[in-house]
Amino acid sequence: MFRGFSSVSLDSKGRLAVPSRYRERLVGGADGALVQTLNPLDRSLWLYPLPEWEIIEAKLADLSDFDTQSRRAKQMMRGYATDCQLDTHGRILIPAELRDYAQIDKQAVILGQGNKFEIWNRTSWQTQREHWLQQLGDEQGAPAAALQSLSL
Amino acid sequence: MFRGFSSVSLDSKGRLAVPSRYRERLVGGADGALVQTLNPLDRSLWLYPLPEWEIIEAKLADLSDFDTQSRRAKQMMRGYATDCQLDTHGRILIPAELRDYAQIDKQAVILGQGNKFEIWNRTSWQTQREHWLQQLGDEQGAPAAALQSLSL
DNA sequence: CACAATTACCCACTTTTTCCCACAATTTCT
DNA sequence: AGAAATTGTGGGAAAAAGTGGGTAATTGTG
Repeated sequence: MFRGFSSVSLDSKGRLAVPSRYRERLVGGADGALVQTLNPLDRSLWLYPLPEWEIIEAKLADLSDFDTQSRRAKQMMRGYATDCQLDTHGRILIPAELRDYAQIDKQAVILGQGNKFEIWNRTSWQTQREHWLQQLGDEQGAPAAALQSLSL
Repeated sequence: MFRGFSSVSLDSKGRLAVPSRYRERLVGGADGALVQTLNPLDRSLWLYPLPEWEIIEAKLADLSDFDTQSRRAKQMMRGYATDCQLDTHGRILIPAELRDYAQIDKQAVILGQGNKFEIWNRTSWQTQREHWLQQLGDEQGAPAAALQSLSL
């Protein structure tokens, strides 16, 4: 399970250095093979170790093509899924298409999220974070509903 | 399984270069033999390696002629199925009929979709994508349902 | 059978990607 | 604190891929 926060930057070619504390696990498990795709729920990217991605892909394959929403989910997630490899310095190249989608140019943030990483534009992340924290803080019961069942 | 996104362009003769990362698999499995047909669900094209197409063709043959939907899908897919071959530079020629159907002229997009590729007019695809993302953003449960069944 | 149109093959050029090396910054150890 | 190792950053050059078009062969048509 991946966890933790890192501030990272992309170079002019769109390369991002994966924080070194994760590298050993990434090369050990799948020889550095990774899959990036877009996160359809937020304007950010998801980065999976290849074996983790294959689990997702299997689930996608089972969705019906005749249901429009399922078809779109397949098209988007699979369609943007891009194989990549850690280079000799532990970097990955983020394709221009995905950078555009997540509006990532230079300053980014990478979050460990269980079976994957989430990559955000740094300022988008900061504003999102503030926004969510404020929502949770509001005493409306509704937004916090999902959290009520947990004892954190 | 094919995945991933590529921006491609057609030349004046209607040829499309299949992204090189797929080529080895295409020539290895079936010596570059492919079948294109129209996608009856969206205004786009499907491109199958010949062996994959043969599986689809068998399934189509089993569909009942008494169900209107099935009959139409069968007619469309089989009727427009066109054999093609990768040329020495990894390109395929898309027949004018199919280009018209999918409104592909110069700028296109090719998406890996499991057993096949999907080829779209680039702007149609972008519109489709934005539309879908917007639907997800609206907090209506319906569009997100397809994603809920997956734990991504 | 001849002509026109389409398709296949080949060659040349441009652009992009990949691989590799060098240096800067940071951290760790002595 | 200084030195060594690790990590982060940048960029150049070779290789690969993408693009375009000319010519020959094939197919279809009148």
